[in-house]
Amino acid sequence: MKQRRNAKETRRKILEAARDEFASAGFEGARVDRIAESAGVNKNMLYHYFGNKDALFSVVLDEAYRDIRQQEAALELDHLSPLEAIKALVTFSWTYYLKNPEFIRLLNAENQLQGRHVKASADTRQINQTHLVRMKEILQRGREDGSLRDDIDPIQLNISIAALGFFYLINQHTLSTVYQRDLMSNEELDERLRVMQDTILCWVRR
Amino acid sequence: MKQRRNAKETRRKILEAARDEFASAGFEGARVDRIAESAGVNKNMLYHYFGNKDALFSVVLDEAYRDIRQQEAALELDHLSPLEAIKALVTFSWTYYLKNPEFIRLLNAENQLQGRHVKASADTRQINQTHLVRMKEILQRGREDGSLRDDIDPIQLNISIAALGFFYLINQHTLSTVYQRDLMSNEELDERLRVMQDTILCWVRR
DNA sequence: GTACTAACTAACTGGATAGTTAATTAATGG
DNA sequence: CCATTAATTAACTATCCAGTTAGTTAGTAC
Repeated sequence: MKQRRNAKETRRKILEAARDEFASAGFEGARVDRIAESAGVNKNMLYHYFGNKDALFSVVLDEAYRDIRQQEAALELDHLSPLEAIKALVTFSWTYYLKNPEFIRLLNAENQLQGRHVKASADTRQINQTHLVRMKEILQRGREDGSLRDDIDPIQLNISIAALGFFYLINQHTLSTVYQRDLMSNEELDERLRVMQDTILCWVRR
Repeated sequence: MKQRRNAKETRRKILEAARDEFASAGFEGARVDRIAESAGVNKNMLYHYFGNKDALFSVVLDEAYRDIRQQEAALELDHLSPLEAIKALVTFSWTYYLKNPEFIRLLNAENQLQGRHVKASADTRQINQTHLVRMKEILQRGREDGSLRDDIDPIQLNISIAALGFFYLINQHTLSTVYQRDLMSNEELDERLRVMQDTILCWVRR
């Protein structure tokens, strides 16, 4: 028999609906009534579990970061050469963005607010810690076996990898209009990944 | 004696205030009352000259595009080698973003709305036309003198150039928090430009 | 100088929106 | 089975906000 009350499930439904709403409308554009409705719960539940709109958004953001970093951490890169490992990270970030379009939109919303939620979150930093350590290790390996340049800053590299894909996808609407080309067709998406891999590998290679 | 009425001036003040407000708060976060107040005009003037919030935003966007493309067109690239010309374009886009932080924030706001204003604007496409033609010419020169690869797509290149700088700046808040580094210090900004030039030139060079 | 038009003002409106209140009902532990 | 707690509901509120109305006043053309 189905439970009539289920705190965990209700919380989950709210978070899912909130993620979609914040991603599609931004923080200011998002409507708490809409979140409640599409979660199928009473609006007061959002306030009961999360306090207010800002706090709800903070949790949504943290969850989003947690998910991408968790999936990234699951990649097995140790048996790959440094160059192959970096290529795999480029591919991962691209496919993650494609499969989870809310992710980049949430980050965008947060940056429009000057990162006020992540700045207040102790979690965020911790979640992204391993992400950086991992790249450092790859660069170290590449330095040792001579396949990579020895002056690559891991932060710059991580930023560039994210940038090439993120910008393309987040600005797909203006870019497709300006350049009069459908940048979201399968062929174009494949082509973009090739360009990104090419660009990044060319830069890090010795 | 100062005119008590001045249509052109009023229009200009509204546009300037609107640009700043839309840039700092996004479209949904922007308040027409705030625009009117900081422009020092009666709110009804916005409706008198522009119709509504959406139409006002459209004009602001068009003006923003017009400005960057105009300044870009003023660069004298013909006497530079293809490689130098591309490097100059990378530098230009970076310094333009730094000097006009509203620009990237406006584009961001527009993309959060799925580009609904640019899609409706015949101007936008026309304004960005020369931007693409110019890159095509540089690539052609480079192909002829053998300094550049012959398989570079000008659209991909333009996107990558914009991406490396745009992403860094628009996400400065989350990135600085996540990586625990002040990415907006002068040293870091200079370093980023070097990375961008290095990355792009490495990719296009034969 | 008069008639006309465009610039400008102030006060208003209606719907939307984040958040609250107060009560009800289901689960849980002893 | 009873008392307590947590989940849930519905109705409400105060504020905010884009857009409007109904007018006044300054330029301008003849």
